[in-house]
Amino acid sequence: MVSNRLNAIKKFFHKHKRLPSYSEMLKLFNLSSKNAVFKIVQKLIELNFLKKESHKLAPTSKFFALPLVGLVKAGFPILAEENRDYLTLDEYLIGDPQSSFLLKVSGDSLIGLGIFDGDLVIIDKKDQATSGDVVLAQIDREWTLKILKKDGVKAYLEAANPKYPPFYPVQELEIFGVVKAVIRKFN
Amino acid sequence: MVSNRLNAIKKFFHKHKRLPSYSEMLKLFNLSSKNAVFKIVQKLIELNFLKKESHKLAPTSKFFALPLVGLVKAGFPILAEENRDYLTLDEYLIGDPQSSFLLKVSGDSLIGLGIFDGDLVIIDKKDQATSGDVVLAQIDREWTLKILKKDGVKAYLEAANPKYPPFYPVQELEIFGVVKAVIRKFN
DNA sequence: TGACAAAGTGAACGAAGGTTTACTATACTG
DNA sequence: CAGTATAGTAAACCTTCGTTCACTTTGTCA
Repeated sequence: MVSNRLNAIKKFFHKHKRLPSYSEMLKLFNLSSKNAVFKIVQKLIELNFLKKESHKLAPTSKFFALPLVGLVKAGFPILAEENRDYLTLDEYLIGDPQSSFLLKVSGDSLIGLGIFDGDLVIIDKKDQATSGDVVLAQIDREWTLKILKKDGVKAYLEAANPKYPPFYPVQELEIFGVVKAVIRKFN
Repeated sequence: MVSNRLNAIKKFFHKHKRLPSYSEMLKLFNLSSKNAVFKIVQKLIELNFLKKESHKLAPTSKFFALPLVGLVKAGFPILAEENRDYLTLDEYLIGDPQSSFLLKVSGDSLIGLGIFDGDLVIIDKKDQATSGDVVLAQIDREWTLKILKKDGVKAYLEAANPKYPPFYPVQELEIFGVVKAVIRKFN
């Protein structure tokens, strides 16, 4: 079975953060000829789990991706191997790694958007945003995470919690980044 | 500057899903001696961005990680280079890639937990769960995503939305997986 | 059962890999 | 400005890499 071999490679990658060489796959697969490995790799390339550029092996996106399914009441769609979508979290969530960072949310001012205390938020560093964006901003020298609203020329911040009133900047409102995604881990 | 070199390597990795070889780094850095590359790599290993095992180069977790900051009202903590935490999303979110998959949530039955329609949920495949877990389950042959409750011996499902009553299984309740995390992307 | 494809063995090969050594140019520092 | 660390050049080295070839074993199915 070729998928066992793929899993072994995935495990190796998970542990070492790189693909095994052919010699290492020999041990991994309990084989004794590099040619056997060569043929297996060839097959994995055909299946689009691996790729090669000028004799250098690399994983594809499919290699990392998790199956993505939708919930239909009738049947459990993951059972059907075909028609599956695949998604890599890092690729899905992070546009430019250079300008992204994570922020741990504190407070309940955004519960209306499903952003709770302790959640992790992915922020894209930039100083421009459009009305409705959740922004990391400095309002009158205080840092906060709120919804940006532009009312004509005036910009102000709003919570997603009826407990809090809108925040109008007395002096300045500087935007530092825009929230791209929320992540909450259970347990 | 060594961080420029690191960024070039990161870009290369992003594009090719593997590290460049020394010869490729030559072009990447516009150098003409492999020894120069050798020394740069040595430095990146000391800084713990790369590592080597039996002459094979590999990235470390730090290589992939995003800076993680907390929000303190006084100052903006990301400005301080030290005391930073780093986090890799894939590692953080996914325990065992083999038994994980993604599910697109439909419906509003879990809004109380901040799980909205259209959110992505990471599910760990297993048939056991403890009371309070959000589970993907089949109740009387219908698939659903709900909170598992164990009342003594009896198990039933509960929504996180006052609109819905608890669901007591008439015949059977089979657990398929447990929700490990929620992801919501904006825009 | 016999034929044929699939999977594996073993050895040989050139190319490319990372490493080392010795030397030069550039930049910093007291 | 002399002295010294830092960054880069150039060439040679052996190891390991991925590939190929010819052959054998195993499995499948008509």
